Amino acid sequence: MDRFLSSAVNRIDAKGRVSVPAHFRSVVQRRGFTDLYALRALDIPAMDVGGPDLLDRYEERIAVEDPFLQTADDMSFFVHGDGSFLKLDQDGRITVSDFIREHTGIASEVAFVGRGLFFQMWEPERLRAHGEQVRARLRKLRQQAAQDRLAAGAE
Amino acid sequence: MDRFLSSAVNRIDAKGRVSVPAHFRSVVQRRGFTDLYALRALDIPAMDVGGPDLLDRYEERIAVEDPFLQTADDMSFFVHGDGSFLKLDQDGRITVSDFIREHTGIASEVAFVGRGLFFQMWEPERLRAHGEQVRARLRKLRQQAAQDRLAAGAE
DNA sequence: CGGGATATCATGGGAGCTTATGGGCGTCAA
DNA sequence: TTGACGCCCATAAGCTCCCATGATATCCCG
Repeated sequence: MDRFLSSAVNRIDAKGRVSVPAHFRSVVQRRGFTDLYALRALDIPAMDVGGPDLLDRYEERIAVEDPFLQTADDMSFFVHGDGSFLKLDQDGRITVSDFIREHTGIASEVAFVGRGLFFQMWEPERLRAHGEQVRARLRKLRQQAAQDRLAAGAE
Repeated sequence: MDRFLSSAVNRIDAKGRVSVPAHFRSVVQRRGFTDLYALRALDIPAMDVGGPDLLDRYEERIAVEDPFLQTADDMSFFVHGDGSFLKLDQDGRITVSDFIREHTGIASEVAFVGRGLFFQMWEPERLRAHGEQVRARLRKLRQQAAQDRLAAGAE
Protein backbone atom coordinates (compact mmCIF):
# COMPACT_ATOMS: atom_id res chain seq x y z
CA MET A 1 0.00 0.00 0.00
CA ASP A 2 1.45 3.34 -0.95
CA ARG A 3 -0.88 5.58 0.98
CA PHE A 4 -0.54 7.19 4.37
CA LEU A 5 -2.74 5.31 6.86
CA SER A 6 -3.32 5.14 10.62
CA SER A 7 -1.79 7.35 13.25
CA ALA A 8 0.90 7.48 15.92
CA VAL A 9 2.19 9.80 18.62
CA ASN A 10 5.96 10.29 18.95
CA ARG A 11 8.03 12.27 21.38
CA ILE A 12 10.28 15.23 20.55
CA ASP A 13 13.78 14.81 22.03
CA ALA A 14 16.01 17.41 23.65
CA LYS A 15 17.36 18.49 20.28
CA GLY A 16 13.91 19.12 18.85
CA ARG A 17 13.85 15.99 16.72
CA VAL A 18 11.00 13.56 16.26
CA SER A 19 10.85 10.21 14.45
CA VAL A 20 8.51 10.05 11.50
CA PRO A 21 6.58 6.76 11.80
CA ALA A 22 8.45 4.08 9.86
CA HIS A 23 5.41 3.28 7.77
CA PHE A 24 5.11 6.86 6.55
CA ARG A 25 8.79 6.94 5.74
CA SER A 26 8.54 3.83 3.64
CA VAL A 27 5.68 5.35 1.65
CA VAL A 28 7.77 8.40 0.84
CA GLN A 29 10.78 6.27 0.03
CA ARG A 30 8.81 4.00 -2.26
CA ARG A 31 7.94 7.07 -4.30
CA GLY A 32 11.62 7.81 -4.60
CA PHE A 33 11.84 10.79 -2.26
CA THR A 34 14.19 11.49 0.61
CA ASP A 35 12.67 14.77 1.75
CA LEU A 36 9.28 15.77 3.05
CA TYR A 37 7.32 18.88 2.28
CA ALA A 38 5.14 20.51 4.95
CA LEU A 39 2.41 23.10 4.52
CA ARG A 40 0.39 25.00 7.10
CA ALA A 41 -3.19 23.78 6.78
CA LEU A 42 -5.62 26.59 5.96
CA ASP A 43 -8.14 26.54 8.77
CA ILE A 44 -6.87 24.01 11.31
CA PRO A 45 -3.76 23.98 13.51
CA ALA A 46 -2.07 21.17 11.62
CA MET A 47 0.68 20.69 9.07
CA ASP A 48 -0.09 18.89 5.81
CA VAL A 49 2.95 16.82 4.96
CA GLY A 50 3.87 14.76 1.92
CA GLY A 51 6.60 14.16 -0.60
CA PRO A 52 7.71 16.89 -2.97
CA ASP A 53 4.97 15.65 -5.30
CA LEU A 54 2.57 17.39 -2.95
CA LEU A 55 4.20 20.63 -4.01
CA ASP A 56 3.89 19.68 -7.67
CA ARG A 57 0.15 19.16 -7.27
CA TYR A 58 -0.27 22.63 -5.83
CA GLU A 59 1.86 24.20 -8.52
CA GLU A 60 -0.21 22.60 -11.22
CA ARG A 61 -3.24 24.18 -9.63
CA ILE A 62 -1.56 27.57 -9.58
CA ALA A 63 -0.56 27.24 -13.22
CA VAL A 64 -4.20 27.35 -14.39
CA GLU A 65 -4.70 30.73 -12.73
CA ASP A 66 -3.92 33.96 -14.52
CA PRO A 67 -0.41 34.64 -13.19
CA PHE A 68 -1.02 38.38 -13.08
CA LEU A 69 -4.08 38.23 -10.85
CA GLN A 70 -4.16 38.31 -7.10
CA THR A 71 -5.39 34.75 -6.69
CA ALA A 72 -2.30 33.26 -8.31
CA ASP A 73 -0.16 35.46 -6.12
CA ASP A 74 -2.02 34.40 -3.00
CA MET A 75 -1.73 30.73 -3.87
CA SER A 76 2.00 31.01 -4.52
CA PHE A 77 2.46 32.90 -1.28
CA PHE A 78 0.66 30.16 0.58
CA VAL A 79 2.34 27.21 -1.10
CA HIS A 80 5.88 28.50 -1.36
CA GLY A 81 6.06 30.87 1.56
CA ASP A 82 3.88 29.09 4.08
CA GLY A 83 5.54 25.73 3.55
CA SER A 84 8.94 24.23 4.14
CA PHE A 85 11.07 21.21 3.40
CA LEU A 86 11.67 18.79 6.22
CA LYS A 87 14.94 16.98 5.87
CA LEU A 88 14.86 13.42 7.10
CA ASP A 89 18.08 12.51 8.87
CA GLN A 90 19.54 9.05 8.52
CA ASP A 91 17.43 7.70 11.34
CA GLY A 92 14.22 8.95 9.81
CA ARG A 93 13.79 11.93 12.08
CA ILE A 94 12.86 15.53 11.33
CA THR A 95 13.49 18.59 13.46
CA VAL A 96 10.37 20.42 14.56
CA SER A 97 10.97 24.06 13.67
CA ASP A 98 9.38 27.10 15.26
CA PHE A 99 7.56 27.49 11.98
CA ILE A 100 5.70 24.26 12.78
CA ARG A 101 5.32 24.88 16.50
CA GLU A 102 3.70 28.26 15.97
CA HIS A 103 0.99 27.03 13.68
CA THR A 104 0.22 23.76 15.45
CA GLY A 105 0.95 24.44 19.12
CA ILE A 106 3.20 21.39 19.15
CA ALA A 107 5.53 21.41 22.16
CA SER A 108 6.79 18.01 23.33
CA GLU A 109 4.88 15.42 21.31
CA VAL A 110 3.68 15.08 17.75
CA ALA A 111 0.62 13.16 16.54
CA PHE A 112 1.05 11.83 12.99
CA VAL A 113 -2.21 11.16 11.16
CA GLY A 114 -2.41 9.41 7.80
CA ARG A 115 -4.67 11.12 5.25
CA GLY A 116 -4.16 9.03 2.14
CA LEU A 117 -2.06 11.06 -0.26
CA PHE A 118 -0.48 13.05 2.57
CA PHE A 119 -0.36 13.00 6.34
CA GLN A 120 -0.77 15.56 9.09
CA MET A 121 1.15 16.63 12.15
CA TRP A 122 -0.89 17.69 15.19
CA GLU A 123 -0.47 18.63 18.80
CA PRO A 124 -2.03 15.47 20.35
CA GLU A 125 -4.57 17.22 22.57
CA ARG A 126 -5.76 19.46 19.77
CA LEU A 127 -6.10 16.46 17.51
CA ARG A 128 -8.35 14.79 20.06
CA ALA A 129 -10.55 17.88 20.33
CA HIS A 130 -10.69 18.20 16.56
CA GLY A 131 -11.68 14.54 16.29
CA GLU A 132 -14.60 15.16 18.61
CA GLN A 133 -15.82 18.03 16.46
CA VAL A 134 -15.54 16.04 13.28
CA ARG A 135 -17.54 13.17 14.75
CA ALA A 136 -20.20 15.58 15.99
CA ARG A 137 -20.52 17.12 12.54
CA LEU A 138 -20.83 13.73 10.90
CA ARG A 139 -23.50 12.61 13.39
CA LYS A 140 -25.48 15.76 12.71
CA LEU A 141 -25.17 15.23 8.99
CA ARG A 142 -26.53 11.72 9.28
CA GLN A 143 -29.46 12.81 11.44
CA GLN A 144 -30.21 15.56 8.97
CA ALA A 145 -30.21 13.09 6.11
CA ALA A 146 -32.57 10.80 8.00
CA GLN A 147 -34.99 13.65 8.68
CA ASP A 148 -34.93 14.77 5.08
CA ARG A 149 -35.81 11.26 3.98
CA LEU A 150 -38.72 11.14 6.46
CA ALA A 151 -40.01 14.50 5.25
CA ALA A 152 -39.78 13.40 1.64
CA GLY A 153 -41.70 10.19 2.43
CA ALA A 154 -44.54 12.11 4.16
CA GLU A 155 -45.30 14.27 1.12
CA MET B 1 15.09 21.21 -5.50
CA ASP B 2 15.83 24.44 -7.35
CA ARG B 3 12.96 26.57 -6.17
CA PHE B 4 12.76 29.18 -3.47
CA LEU B 5 10.79 27.69 -0.60
CA SER B 6 9.90 28.43 3.01
CA SER B 7 10.82 31.51 4.97
CA ALA B 8 13.32 32.80 7.50
CA VAL B 9 13.97 35.95 9.49
CA ASN B 10 17.53 37.30 9.72
CA ARG B 11 18.97 40.26 11.56
CA ILE B 12 20.63 43.29 10.02
CA ASP B 13 24.02 44.04 11.60
CA ALA B 14 25.59 47.37 12.49
CA LYS B 15 26.93 47.78 8.98
CA GLY B 16 23.53 47.28 7.39
CA ARG B 17 24.26 43.77 6.16
CA VAL B 18 21.99 40.76 6.35
CA SER B 19 22.63 37.10 5.52
CA VAL B 20 20.59 35.65 2.69
CA PRO B 21 19.36 32.23 3.92
CA ALA B 22 21.81 29.52 2.88
CA HIS B 23 19.10 27.59 1.08
CA PHE B 24 18.24 30.56 -1.10
CA ARG B 25 21.91 31.12 -1.86
CA SER B 26 22.32 27.57 -3.04
CA VAL B 27 19.32 27.95 -5.35
CA VAL B 28 20.81 31.08 -6.85
CA GLN B 29 24.12 29.35 -7.34
CA ARG B 30 22.56 26.26 -8.86
CA ARG B 31 20.83 28.44 -11.42
CA GLY B 32 24.17 29.96 -12.32
CA PHE B 33 23.48 33.50 -11.11
CA THR B 34 26.09 35.63 -9.44
CA ASP B 35 24.02 38.74 -8.90
CA LEU B 36 20.56 39.28 -7.55
CA TYR B 37 18.08 41.75 -8.91
CA ALA B 38 15.53 43.41 -6.62
CA LEU B 39 12.30 45.11 -7.65
CA ARG B 40 9.70 46.91 -5.60
CA ALA B 41 6.65 44.69 -5.61
CA LEU B 42 3.67 46.27 -7.32
CA ASP B 43 1.07 46.70 -4.62
CA ILE B 44 2.68 45.40 -1.43
CA PRO B 45 5.54 46.65 0.76
CA ALA B 46 7.96 43.92 -0.30
CA MET B 47 10.92 43.47 -2.63
CA ASP B 48 10.78 40.82 -5.32
CA VAL B 49 14.26 39.35 -5.62
CA GLY B 50 15.64 36.90 -8.15
CA GLY B 51 18.02 36.41 -11.01
CA PRO B 52 17.80 38.08 -14.41
CA ASP B 53 14.85 35.82 -15.24
CA LEU B 54 12.82 37.96 -12.87
CA LEU B 55 13.11 40.75 -15.41
CA ASP B 56 11.80 38.45 -18.14
CA ARG B 57 8.74 37.77 -16.07
CA TYR B 58 7.99 41.45 -15.59
CA GLU B 59 8.63 42.23 -19.24
CA GLU B 60 6.22 39.52 -20.21
CA ARG B 61 3.65 41.23 -18.13
CA ILE B 62 4.37 44.58 -19.76
CA ALA B 63 4.04 42.97 -23.18
CA VAL B 64 0.37 42.21 -22.61
CA GLU B 65 -0.32 45.91 -22.06
CA ASP B 66 -1.08 48.19 -24.97
CA PRO B 67 2.23 49.97 -25.75
CA PHE B 68 0.39 53.23 -26.50
CA LEU B 69 -1.20 53.43 -23.09
CA GLN B 70 0.39 55.02 -20.12
CA THR B 71 0.30 51.77 -18.14
CA ALA B 72 2.96 50.13 -20.26
CA ASP B 73 5.17 53.15 -19.93
CA ASP B 74 4.72 53.20 -16.18
CA MET B 75 5.55 49.56 -15.89
CA SER B 76 8.64 49.80 -18.03
CA PHE B 77 9.85 52.70 -15.94
CA PHE B 78 9.16 50.70 -12.86
CA VAL B 79 10.94 47.57 -13.97
CA HIS B 80 13.92 49.03 -15.73
CA GLY B 81 14.45 52.12 -13.69
CA ASP B 82 13.19 51.31 -10.25
CA GLY B 83 15.16 48.17 -9.49
CA SER B 84 18.57 47.58 -8.06
CA PHE B 85 21.31 44.97 -8.05
CA LEU B 86 22.17 43.26 -4.81
CA LYS B 87 25.74 42.08 -4.58
CA LEU B 88 26.36 39.04 -2.44
CA ASP B 89 29.56 39.30 -0.43
CA GLN B 90 31.75 36.29 0.30
CA ASP B 91 29.75 35.30 3.34
CA GLY B 92 26.48 35.41 1.43
CA ARG B 93 25.31 38.73 2.79
CA ILE B 94 23.73 41.72 1.08
CA THR B 95 23.56 45.30 2.30
CA VAL B 96 20.08 46.65 2.83
CA SER B 97 19.92 49.95 0.99
CA ASP B 98 17.66 52.90 1.73
CA PHE B 99 15.94 52.04 -1.52
CA ILE B 100 14.79 48.80 0.08
CA ARG B 101 14.06 50.25 3.50
CA GLU B 102 11.80 52.95 2.08
CA HIS B 103 9.55 50.64 0.18
CA THR B 104 9.37 47.83 2.74
CA GLY B 105 9.69 49.55 6.11
CA ILE B 106 12.54 47.19 6.97
CA ALA B 107 14.57 48.49 9.90
CA SER B 108 16.42 45.87 11.94
CA GLU B 109 15.26 42.50 10.65
CA VAL B 110 14.43 41.01 7.27
CA ALA B 111 11.95 38.24 6.58
CA PHE B 112 12.89 36.22 3.49
CA VAL B 113 9.97 34.43 1.85
CA GLY B 114 10.33 31.86 -0.91
CA ARG B 115 8.00 32.32 -3.88
CA GLY B 116 9.11 29.54 -6.21
CA LEU B 117 10.93 31.30 -9.02
CA PHE B 118 11.94 34.26 -6.87
CA PHE B 119 11.82 35.31 -3.26
CA GLN B 120 10.64 38.31 -1.30
CA MET B 121 12.03 40.52 1.44
CA TRP B 122 9.59 41.82 4.05
CA GLU B 123 9.52 43.69 7.29
CA PRO B 124 8.57 40.76 9.59
CA GLU B 125 5.53 42.35 11.21
CA ARG B 126 4.09 43.45 7.88
CA LEU B 127 4.66 39.98 6.53
CA ARG B 128 2.62 38.52 9.34
CA ALA B 129 -0.27 40.88 8.64
CA HIS B 130 -0.10 40.17 4.93
CA GLY B 131 -0.03 36.41 5.56
CA GLU B 132 -3.22 36.68 7.57
CA GLN B 133 -4.95 38.50 4.74
CA VAL B 134 -3.82 35.96 2.17
CA ARG B 135 -5.04 33.06 4.26
CA ALA B 136 -8.39 34.76 4.80
CA ARG B 137 -8.80 35.29 1.05
CA LEU B 138 -7.92 31.66 0.31
CA ARG B 139 -10.36 30.39 2.94
CA LYS B 140 -13.06 32.47 1.36
CA LEU B 141 -12.15 31.10 -2.06
CA ARG B 142 -12.51 27.58 -0.78
CA GLN B 143 -15.90 28.23 0.79
CA GLN B 144 -17.02 29.85 -2.43
CA ALA B 145 -15.96 26.82 -4.42
CA ALA B 146 -17.84 24.51 -2.06
CA GLN B 147 -21.03 26.57 -2.40
CA ASP B 148 -20.75 26.61 -6.17
CA ARG B 149 -20.54 22.86 -6.19
CA LEU B 150 -23.62 22.56 -3.98
CA ALA B 151 -25.55 24.93 -6.21
CA ALA B 152 -24.53 23.01 -9.32
CA GLY B 153 -25.67 19.76 -7.72
CA ALA B 154 -29.10 21.21 -6.86
CA GLU B 155 -29.90 22.19 -10.44
C1' DC C 1 3.84 -25.02 19.77
C1' DG C 2 7.39 -22.57 22.38
C1' DG C 3 11.32 -20.00 23.18
C1' DG C 4 15.39 -17.99 21.81
C1' DA C 5 17.59 -15.39 18.06
C1' DT C 6 17.01 -11.59 14.97
C1' DA C 7 15.21 -7.47 12.97
C1' DT C 8 12.90 -3.20 13.41
C1' DC C 9 11.96 0.92 15.61
C1' DA C 10 11.79 4.96 18.69
C1' DT C 11 14.83 7.50 21.45
C1' DG C 12 19.12 9.46 23.56
C1' DG C 13 23.61 11.64 23.15
C1' DG C 14 28.62 12.76 21.26
C1' DA C 15 31.34 15.00 17.66
C1' DG C 16 32.09 17.76 13.83
C1' DC C 17 30.50 20.73 10.20
C1' DT C 18 27.57 24.70 8.60
C1' DT C 19 25.43 28.98 9.26
C1' DA C 20 24.32 33.44 11.04
C1' DT C 21 26.37 37.19 13.07
C1' DG C 22 29.82 40.45 14.89
C1' DG C 23 33.93 43.02 14.18
C1' DG C 24 38.82 44.48 12.32
C1' DC C 25 41.30 46.41 8.52
C1' DG C 26 42.49 48.14 4.00
C1' DT C 27 40.81 50.51 -0.31
C1' DC C 28 38.57 53.70 -3.11
C1' DA C 29 36.00 57.73 -4.00
C1' DA C 30 33.55 61.94 -2.74
C1' DT D 1 39.70 62.71 5.65
C1' DT D 2 35.68 60.36 6.17
C1' DG D 3 32.39 57.18 5.12
C1' DA D 4 30.86 53.36 2.30
C1' DC D 5 32.24 49.02 0.86
C1' DG D 6 34.80 44.62 0.11
C1' DC D 7 37.70 41.11 2.21
C1' DC D 8 39.08 38.44 6.08
C1' DC D 9 38.66 36.15 10.57
C1' DA D 10 36.33 34.72 15.07
C1' DT D 11 32.58 32.71 17.56
C1' DA D 12 28.37 30.68 19.12
C1' DA D 13 24.27 28.33 18.00
C1' DG D 14 22.10 25.05 15.27
C1' DC D 15 22.08 21.09 12.49
C1' DT D 16 23.73 16.49 10.49
C1' DC D 17 26.07 12.31 10.88
C1' DC D 18 27.11 8.42 13.60
C1' DC D 19 26.66 5.17 17.27
C1' DA D 20 24.31 3.14 21.44
C1' DT D 21 20.27 1.39 24.02
C1' DG D 22 16.02 -0.64 25.17
C1' DA D 23 11.59 -2.09 23.80
C1' DT D 24 8.75 -4.53 20.66
C1' DA D 25 7.69 -7.32 16.86
C1' DT D 26 9.03 -11.12 13.73
C1' DC D 27 11.14 -15.21 12.40
C1' DC D 28 13.10 -19.68 12.73
C1' DC D 29 14.17 -24.00 14.34
C1' DG D 30 13.97 -27.56 17.55
